[in-house]
Amino acid sequence: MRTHTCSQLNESSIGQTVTLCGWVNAYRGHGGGLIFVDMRDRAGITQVVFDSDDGNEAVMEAGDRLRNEDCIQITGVVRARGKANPKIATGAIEVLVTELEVLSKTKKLPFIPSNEKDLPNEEVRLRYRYIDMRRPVMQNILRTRHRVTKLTRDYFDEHEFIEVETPVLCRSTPEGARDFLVPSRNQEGMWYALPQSPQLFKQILMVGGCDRYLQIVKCFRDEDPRADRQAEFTQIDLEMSFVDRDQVLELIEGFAKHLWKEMLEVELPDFPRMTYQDAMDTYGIDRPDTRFDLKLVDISDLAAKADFAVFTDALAKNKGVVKAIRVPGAATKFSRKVTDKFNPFVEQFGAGGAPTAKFVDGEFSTGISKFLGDIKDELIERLGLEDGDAVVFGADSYNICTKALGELRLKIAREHDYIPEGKWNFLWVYDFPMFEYDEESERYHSLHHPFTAPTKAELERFMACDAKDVDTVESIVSDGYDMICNGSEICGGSIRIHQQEVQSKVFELLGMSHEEAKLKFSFLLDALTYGAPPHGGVAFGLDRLVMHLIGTENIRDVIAFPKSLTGVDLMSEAPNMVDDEQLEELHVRSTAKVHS
RNA sequence: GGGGCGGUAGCUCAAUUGGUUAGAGCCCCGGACUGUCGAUCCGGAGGUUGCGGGUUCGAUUCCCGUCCGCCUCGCCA
Repeated sequence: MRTHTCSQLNESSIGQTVTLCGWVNAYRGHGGGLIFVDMRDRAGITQVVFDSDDGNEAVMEAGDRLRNEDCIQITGVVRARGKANPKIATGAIEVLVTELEVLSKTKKLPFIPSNEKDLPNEEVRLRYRYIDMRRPVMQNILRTRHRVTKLTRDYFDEHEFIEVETPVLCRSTPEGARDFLVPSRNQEGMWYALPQSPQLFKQILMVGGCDRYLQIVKCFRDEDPRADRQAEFTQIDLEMSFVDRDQVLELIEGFAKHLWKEMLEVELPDFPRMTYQDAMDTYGIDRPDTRFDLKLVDISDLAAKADFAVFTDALAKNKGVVKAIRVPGAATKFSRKVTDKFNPFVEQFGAGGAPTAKFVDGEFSTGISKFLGDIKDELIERLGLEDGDAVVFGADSYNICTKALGELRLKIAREHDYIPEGKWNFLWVYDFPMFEYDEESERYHSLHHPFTAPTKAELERFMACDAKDVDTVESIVSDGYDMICNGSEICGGSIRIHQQEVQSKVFELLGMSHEEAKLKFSFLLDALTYGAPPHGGVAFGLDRLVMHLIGTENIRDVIAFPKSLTGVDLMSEAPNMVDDEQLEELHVRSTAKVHS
């Protein structure tokens, strides 16, 4: 239908007769005699002209009726412009229209995609995603995503990975996130679950001798979404046999470097490595943003000497700590109005408050400064305080204090400009605990997932540990690792368990009886008894990867057809009611209070 | 499930202390205009103020409920 795209014509094309297809990006009419139309397609923009001096009446009249976003095909002759437009690539030329075909007329639009400066809110954009997608920005995102998946397949193909598809209709595994369920028609009363990840299948592929597996795969977790999280998302999932942790990290780090080089022309340095414990101690979070300092410093020993009930009460708690963050130059930034908001913020994370003090002219002032007299000099030295700094304190049990200050650190950094632009801070976090005891459910949870192996050094201690000995169980270190980029987890993985007795021990510690484990995971436990190779791998969040590459905080930006925070596709209006006959066939009856 | 913000024309927004016929720009429709490039100028159409209830002589405005969107805590092995 066309001879060129809207980006291809230039001065060397002058005189040629060409045919273009695309949308009316802008319409500038000058009465009966002269009309300019900017035509847009995927590739770019070309100005076409309807001119009564050179064209015919019928074309002129049809051109007069064009409006923004009509889909058209024109044929005409390329000619030079009197005055070039430097804003567009084809600005030196225009096409004098001799034939116009309106392929598809638009009705009144909810918004004009060519007007980037006056976009409607996201709800409208999502409802009319097909209009939103016409915007070059959105086209660029889709192409960026495509390039990432292509680079991924190429990189891992070169390293002898093969892509294998795993099932979408799976067994439900009650561990982990809530499953999306699909009723079985043939097996009355039975249900499939959509995969939360292809974890077990990829391990089985290793047992099956595939050696190196890759898949770009949809995963589903029926939990409430967030700005950076959708219930339906895409993983770059891979697994390797006969490798140890460092070999996995090397290959995966190489991949990340390759991506950043190809996509952004950024040469990433080798990734630093940090233990989970260091990350928690220093940053209060297992995915530290190392682009800025504002580190958490333990001052428990000093706080014990201060005559301040908030400190001493906290230290009296089980695993009580007092920590402080030096905020450089914040004495002037931290008005009463600002610091007053810290308390309700940390209360969200269970902390009592986040007291502050300013350090001005060699003295502490405001906030809790009057309680700091006895430990002033030691505090200045410990925190490296300089004139004009502010200090934020946290005092509570280790877990609460660390979490609250870690989150407050990020809030302060964001709101008071402590995050430098244009930095890419990657790192590996490793040596996670295998388990965490959950007081509420009175049982252990896997920090990573229950197929993560303990490190080789821990294996003996792990196999011997007693479930009742919480301290020992919580101290077992796993062979898991996360790749962190600017404070966001973009990839996580581990060396997996390849020995049946080790896997059984994990299930046992998780409170699963032998029978229960057999019922839920018999195929895995069986497979591990038939010569399973040592193996490990990772999974990248593709959506998050693309978010970083295009620089957005909104996961919906990088998904062609995303869902709202209530799991609704605003365009297609999924989910929807179904007929009773459909339910009947599936042996399902609804208990929902709302019916159509 | 909890907390916060929002919903007024197709879109982006305004509307004084609760007060006459709810306004403006863009879009759309009609007209003028031969070198524009977010064209310009003139005119016109366009409203269940998310929905339901309450208070009031009178509600976009106050109250209650509900729906939707966004942010967030819990949750996300």
